[in-house]
Amino acid sequence: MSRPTMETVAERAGVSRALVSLVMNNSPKVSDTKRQAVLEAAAELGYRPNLHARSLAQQRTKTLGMIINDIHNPFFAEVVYGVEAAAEAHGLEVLILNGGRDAERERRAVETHLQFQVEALVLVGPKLSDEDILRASYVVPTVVVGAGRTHPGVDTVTTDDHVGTALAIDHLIALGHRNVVHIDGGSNISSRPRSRGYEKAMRSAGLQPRILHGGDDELDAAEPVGALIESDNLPTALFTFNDLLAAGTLSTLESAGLRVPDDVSVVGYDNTFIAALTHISLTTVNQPRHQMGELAIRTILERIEDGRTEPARIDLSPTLAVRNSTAPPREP
Amino acid sequence: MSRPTMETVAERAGVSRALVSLVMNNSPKVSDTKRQAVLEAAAELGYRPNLHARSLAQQRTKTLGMIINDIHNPFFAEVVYGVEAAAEAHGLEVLILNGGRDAERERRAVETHLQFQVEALVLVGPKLSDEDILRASYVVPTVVVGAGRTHPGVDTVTTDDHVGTALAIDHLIALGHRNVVHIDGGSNISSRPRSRGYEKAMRSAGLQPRILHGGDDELDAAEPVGALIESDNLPTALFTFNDLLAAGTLSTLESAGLRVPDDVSVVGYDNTFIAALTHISLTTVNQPRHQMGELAIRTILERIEDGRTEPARIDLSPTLAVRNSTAPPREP
DNA sequence: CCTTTGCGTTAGAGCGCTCCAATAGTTACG
DNA sequence: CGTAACTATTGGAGCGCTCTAACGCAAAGG
Repeated sequence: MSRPTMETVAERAGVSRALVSLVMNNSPKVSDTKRQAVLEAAAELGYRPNLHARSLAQQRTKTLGMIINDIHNPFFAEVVYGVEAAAEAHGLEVLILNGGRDAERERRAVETHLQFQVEALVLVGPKLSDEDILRASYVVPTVVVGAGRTHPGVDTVTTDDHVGTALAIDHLIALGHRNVVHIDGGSNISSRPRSRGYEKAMRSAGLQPRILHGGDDELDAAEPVGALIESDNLPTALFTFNDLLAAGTLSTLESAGLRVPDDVSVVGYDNTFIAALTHISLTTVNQPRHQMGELAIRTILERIEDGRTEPARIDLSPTLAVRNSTAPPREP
Repeated sequence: MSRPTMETVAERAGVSRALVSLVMNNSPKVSDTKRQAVLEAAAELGYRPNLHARSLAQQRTKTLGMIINDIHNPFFAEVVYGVEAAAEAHGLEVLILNGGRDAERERRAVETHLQFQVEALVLVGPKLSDEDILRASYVVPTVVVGAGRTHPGVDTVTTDDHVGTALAIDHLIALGHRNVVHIDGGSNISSRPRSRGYEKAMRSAGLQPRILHGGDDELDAAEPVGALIESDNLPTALFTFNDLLAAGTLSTLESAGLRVPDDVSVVGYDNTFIAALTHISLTTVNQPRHQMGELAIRTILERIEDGRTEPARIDLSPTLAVRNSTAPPREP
């Protein structure tokens, strides 16, 4: 019942164990006859090399450990595809562990990856503390992707939240909006940089910023948006922390009888596929997620292969995806 | 620069390598003094056991391989959480590989997992052929989750598509609908059982089924729904293959000036969080995803620990999540 | 006092592989 | 024909761990 080993294959093919190893690694210095014999024997036995044994002998694993904050969140999926594409191109395997939106679980995931002797760690939107991340980076090259925040001492690949928010606000201003309110991300880690960016963009246009407390979930919109509707100062445009919050905003507005974009314009953030649903059709800030994933791998490789030691800080420019939730404000 | 090993720890603690091993495995037969010394030495050195070496020596990995059809799809995420919760409770590690909606990639992922000597394979919504799946199951216990189809010879955990579709159709009929059209899943693997279920449910109510070709993506709705609108026989209700298709249906209907549910009722399938967005608020068929994940692990354990050999076939009952996209048909 | 028992500890083999150095086998060359 | 220069193949050590069997040592028992 136990799986066949090189020994078994070697015996069957009438060669030595070492020769089987050479064949399995496509060594050019094996005669065609023997190669054929080995491959046949391997196929007949259903032989499969044992990666653990190989890793042990080779003293390297050619494996990367990736931890995703939450597989629920579609934002991260595309980063994963970028990481995988780039890793594959370099012959690296990517193992995924789910962080489950929980710092403690993430910490265990890091530990597991390290015990698996991964050659690098890719943390996508980690919940971990800077200290935990730094500690991991002492053991193995570590890159953080997408948290809108710089983690001191480790490589990071992010997009610039200031640029992103500026894109959104400038778009609204260009349409003629003057009264633009921001619903922030509450306790979310990216909330600060985005609301700061909003403030700055408003001020530099000579406009008065106004920020309401929101969150990162669809349900978090009802309260702040409801308050706005009941006030006598309804803005002509709303800029929300992310797409989900924007979706909630749309709902709240419509159920109050307000039309988007006729009465109010709405801009989201992240360009998740929800924004693209034609029924929602949300103008939103897009982050080049696939590219972020690719750059994470490049960063890693620079450490492993080129021996870079000082932390890299890659900050990409977001773009604006304009859809049907924004339009010029209604004439007063 | 190389990581510390048991040898290193043993030396530092002034004990033998074997003793370190015992401590690392929480053996009760180690004196407190030595245990203390070993733990200290390990902590000082930042020692971390090498899982590859352990697996090799132990002849087992305590690791499960999970392959997800597509991390993009929020449907699968919750299954993952179920699997992880149950696996963790049994001291098993779960490694995730992304299938990327591509059979060839999935095949490679299976291969990778097998080389990692996983003790079982959990395939979530696989694209693989029955043959490929069966072949994998000869090597290692394999369970398929969620494909609405039985794979001969291997364990499967599914929900009953016939029950699910019956729930949807009966709900519509109870509301008074008579003219209910189904937009199917095109080439999607679950398309058949769902359209069959629809047919059966319609027939047993004495109604005439009518199926249009759709797909599994939001964009696939435009054509069939557009055709319906232009025909002179617009149904009072639409039942779509999944939530995304339903979202597309909503868009197409609304942009044609039709109101949901006033003019047409719409029912989706899967109860992804998209359906729950209040702006969409879709009545849809819910599958107990978390439970499905848990049952997958239980199935696996029955094989590993209890030695079951005949394939298990677990078929759960879906439920209906009623929201605002369904209502009685307009009086003629 | 010596033997027995049992506990804590350790030596050493072995898990499946890689890789270096050594060997056998072949061809080339003076 | 002998030796050099290759090429194809193999033996064996070693990767970091576990696990069995054996060992030393103390306390208990005769």
